[in-house]
Amino acid sequence: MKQKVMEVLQAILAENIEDQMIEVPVYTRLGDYALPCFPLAKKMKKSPVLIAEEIAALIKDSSIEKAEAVNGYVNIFMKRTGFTQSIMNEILSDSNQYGSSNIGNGRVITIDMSSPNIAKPFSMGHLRSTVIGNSISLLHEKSGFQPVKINYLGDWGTQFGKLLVAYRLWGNEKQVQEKPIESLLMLYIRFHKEAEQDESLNDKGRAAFKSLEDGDPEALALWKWFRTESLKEFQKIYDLLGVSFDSYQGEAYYNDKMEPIVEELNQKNLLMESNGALVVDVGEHMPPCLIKKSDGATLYATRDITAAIDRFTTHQFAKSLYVVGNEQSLHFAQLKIVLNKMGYEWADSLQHIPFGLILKNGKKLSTREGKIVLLEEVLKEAIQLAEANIEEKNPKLLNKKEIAQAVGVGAIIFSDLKQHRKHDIEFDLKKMLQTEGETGPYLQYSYARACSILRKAGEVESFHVTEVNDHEWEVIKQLEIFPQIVSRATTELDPSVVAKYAVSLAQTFNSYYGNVQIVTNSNLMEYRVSLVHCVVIVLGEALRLLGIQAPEEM
RNA sequence: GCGCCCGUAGCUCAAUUGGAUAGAGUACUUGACUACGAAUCAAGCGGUUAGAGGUUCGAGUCCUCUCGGGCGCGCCA
Repeated sequence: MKQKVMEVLQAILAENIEDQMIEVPVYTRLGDYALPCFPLAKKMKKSPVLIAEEIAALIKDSSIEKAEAVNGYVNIFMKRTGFTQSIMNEILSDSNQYGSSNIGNGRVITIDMSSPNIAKPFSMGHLRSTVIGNSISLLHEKSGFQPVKINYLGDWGTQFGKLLVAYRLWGNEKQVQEKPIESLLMLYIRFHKEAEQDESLNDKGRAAFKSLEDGDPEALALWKWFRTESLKEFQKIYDLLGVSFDSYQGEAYYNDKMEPIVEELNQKNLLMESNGALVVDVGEHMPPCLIKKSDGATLYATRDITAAIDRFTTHQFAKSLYVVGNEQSLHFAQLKIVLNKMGYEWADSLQHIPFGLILKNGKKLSTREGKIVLLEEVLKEAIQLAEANIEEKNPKLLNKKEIAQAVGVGAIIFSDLKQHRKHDIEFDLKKMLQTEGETGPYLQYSYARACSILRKAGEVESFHVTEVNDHEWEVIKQLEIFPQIVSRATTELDPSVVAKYAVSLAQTFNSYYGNVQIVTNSNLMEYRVSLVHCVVIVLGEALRLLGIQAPEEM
């Protein structure tokens, strides 16, 4: 539709009309599209008001109802019936392929996401990485890319040395067997508390990790046990969230692959000794990147460099995304520089997708200090609340449990995805559990209500658009921009674009629903029911792209 | 101290990337279930966009400074 407007204006102005030059007016009564004439004023040496009047007078096209000049804007009103008919035809025939494209052309895009730490509970921060990464993956898939979701488990590093020390000092086999994550977490917290008094504990932790890295069988056995138990717990959460991975290759996977990379760094003359450690200089503006500690053990960066090279070798990715919190920006900047210095041109296709932290009372949550919010608890509570709501509002519903889960989990996922990716979020359980207003359940409810109409109305053979009222027109305009929304969310790597869109689509639909009788005796019924069908398709697809289920009843 | 991010209605957030009268949700007040699901709809209340200067036809958005907050800054990940 916008394309059409651009063509018409192009013919009149004999000038290239770019997409950005045309906008949608703030108020719908001002028209469907607008051309601000201020930028043209200089070139044409006339006042914008005059230019607007001249252009408006020249607009005559079978697809345009009228054009008005107001305060230097040309406001354009489209002829509704024709566009409505063709947009609806397109959506109904494309169905869930509406908005899909093949921009990606099968190119691989790896997404480093979720990446929880073994032996620690799944935190709210990891939730962000998981749901943002999942949505970005779905968006890329819709645009023809081939996403590879990698769960880069935090299953290696000095923390495990510390945990080994703590387990040997205060651990209890039974406790770990019964409540693995909880008891390991207690050990971890206790370690950090006691290390404040006794500095030597930290050294012991480092030594224990070194022995783990060197293959000490007893340490290795303990580590394996911790890992297996933790993964079982994580899997429960991934099942609830409906997220799966193509790879679980965590940090430990690279344990025996780092030495050749360190050697490569050495051969390329990038390694320097600094206070007994091996580092790569990454320029004046940043601290050096640590490759090996003074005791010879490896670090986070060592593993990430190795992992990046390994991922490129196996996937030949066009892009490699890291969905990791804001606070690690420096690390990824260093990672890119080091890979660049090593001569890997593809280093430029690495991209850190930072997201805001989850704060409590304005402060970062820290596992070490035991300040942590457990995702599992939050999900449980959300599902219970959904159950209670169903019991109250729709007690006859079949598979209540299943749907309560979809609704409860949907609320949590949506409350996360609706916010701009980079913003910090103040943790507020009450807000996350909301079911009214701009929430997941609101979207699901809108969807279910639309589905309900389709059930009642039965199959519609065909429809012919004869008139389009204001409410319908608003819905149509929303439906029409969906493909642009998908492409914007994909290029900006920001699911919140889709989330906000879903809300405004649901709002315009609900307003339509509340003001217009859809199932009627009149000859408008086929058309109106078909419009609802279009809403079901697009809203359902938007929810799917967010990783949220859309039950037909709730 | 240095670097990055942020400051919009009581609260949580938008604002088509520099465009018209800064919009939603929530909370509060009011109206609507014998039309299709009231987890809804309709309406009211709520603003010096932290502050000061600058750039220009035009600034919440760009630049500078001040104030306030967050995160990061070598042997954690």
